[in-house]
Amino acid sequence: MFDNAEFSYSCCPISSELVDDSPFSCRKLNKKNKNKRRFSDEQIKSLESMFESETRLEPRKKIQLASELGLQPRQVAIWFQNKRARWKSKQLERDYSILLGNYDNLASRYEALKKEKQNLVLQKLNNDMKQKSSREGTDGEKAVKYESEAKTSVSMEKSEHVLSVLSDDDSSMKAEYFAIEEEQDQLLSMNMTEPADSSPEDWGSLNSETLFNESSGEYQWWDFWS
Amino acid sequence: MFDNAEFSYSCCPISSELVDDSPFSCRKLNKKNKNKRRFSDEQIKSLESMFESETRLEPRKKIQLASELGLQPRQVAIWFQNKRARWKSKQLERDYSILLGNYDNLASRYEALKKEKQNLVLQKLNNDMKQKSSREGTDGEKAVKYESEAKTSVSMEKSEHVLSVLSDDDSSMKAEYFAIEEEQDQLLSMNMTEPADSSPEDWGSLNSETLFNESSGEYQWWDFWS
DNA sequence: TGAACTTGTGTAATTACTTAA
DNA sequence: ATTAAGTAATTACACAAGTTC
Repeated sequence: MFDNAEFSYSCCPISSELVDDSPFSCRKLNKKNKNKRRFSDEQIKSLESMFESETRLEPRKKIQLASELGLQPRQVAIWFQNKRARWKSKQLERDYSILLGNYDNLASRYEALKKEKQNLVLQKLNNDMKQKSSREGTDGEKAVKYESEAKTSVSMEKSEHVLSVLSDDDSSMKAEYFAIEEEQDQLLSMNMTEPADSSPEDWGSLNSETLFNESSGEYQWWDFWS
Repeated sequence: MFDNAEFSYSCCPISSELVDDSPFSCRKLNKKNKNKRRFSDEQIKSLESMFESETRLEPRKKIQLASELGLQPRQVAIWFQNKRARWKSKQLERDYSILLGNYDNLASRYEALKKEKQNLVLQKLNNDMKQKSSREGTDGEKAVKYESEAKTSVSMEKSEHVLSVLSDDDSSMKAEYFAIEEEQDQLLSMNMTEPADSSPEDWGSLNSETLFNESSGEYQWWDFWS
């Protein structure tokens, strides 16, 4: 397709003389001199409003709009192409910030839920202990006190921390503790909740700061965003 | 998608003679004259490798690199500017896919954790029930059986579902259930876990499909990505 | 089969604005 | 305060791949 049409620019007075392409020739004149490139505000406005109704133009409208604005159909087409590209990257930014917000939201709920679960486990331990004690007729006051402050922020690697809550000088108690059935399953599942990934810290509490530390590679592995 | 295939055409002999090609005089130079635009593969390679070591050039290196490649310093500077811009948007895509992966990961762990917690609550109910029954000397076989299948996928609006698990024709049992202390707190906190947002479904199970349904507005509210 | 056209992607260069020495 | 650097947004093209007739 010949773009023969001679670019009769309405908007860019570039006299052929002194194209001067020298990098800094353009340094002149700021606001004044409604310069060369850049469509007029009115042209932009028309294009934008058209884009809003439909992001792609049928050849019909393209030609019509072009003549209305005193532009080449080619220019209108290119403007729409570029606009679509810009819009797409804007959209990505929007989606990113939304996703980040949802992530943070979910992360805090995750933490809260984890804490609740740990309290439940402690209550259960306490309860089982009481039961066992009372069943044996010994005094049940050695049961652990939980104060709803289970220190969930520290990750427990091997259920050692859970046991440490039962800080006690009576080693026989630990032995009895392990005799209580189902308790081990519970503690196990508690650790399984953290899928043993290689992360340095608790992934659940990640924020945008620490999220992309080691992922600054050169390219990603799957081309989402087809 | 993106077969970056790198347009392998080493064209553009860019003679230092001022690259006229001023935007609008460039009318012709059609297909022929493998146009000036586009740097040679070798030039690109040098620029890329330089960019890899440092994304911005000191004036020194800029001038030196320019003369090495037969380009104007201005062209090198512009290349780096454009490169940074491109790299930034690529980076955004990478970060997005990483964040999405982390989100999905967290979401599934959240679901698993929620299920575990619900099982804990049920076990606790069961246990308390047993205790109460045995304390009263009645038979403890009415205790609810939990099978680790708490149907966590359905969201429980008002703890009604939890109670429904205790399906039982003995209404007095429910009354007694409520008498057990701390249980209500537990159920309450269970509902609090879902922050009562206006989402149509459980936010925890969101995926990329449903994530951005109502957020296709025109602009975002805070310009992250300064 | 292919000529004409379109779209997505990448690239070069320009303009206007912002910022730091 | 000026000036030179950078950034963001534009304008324009080229090519590849896909579509239509």
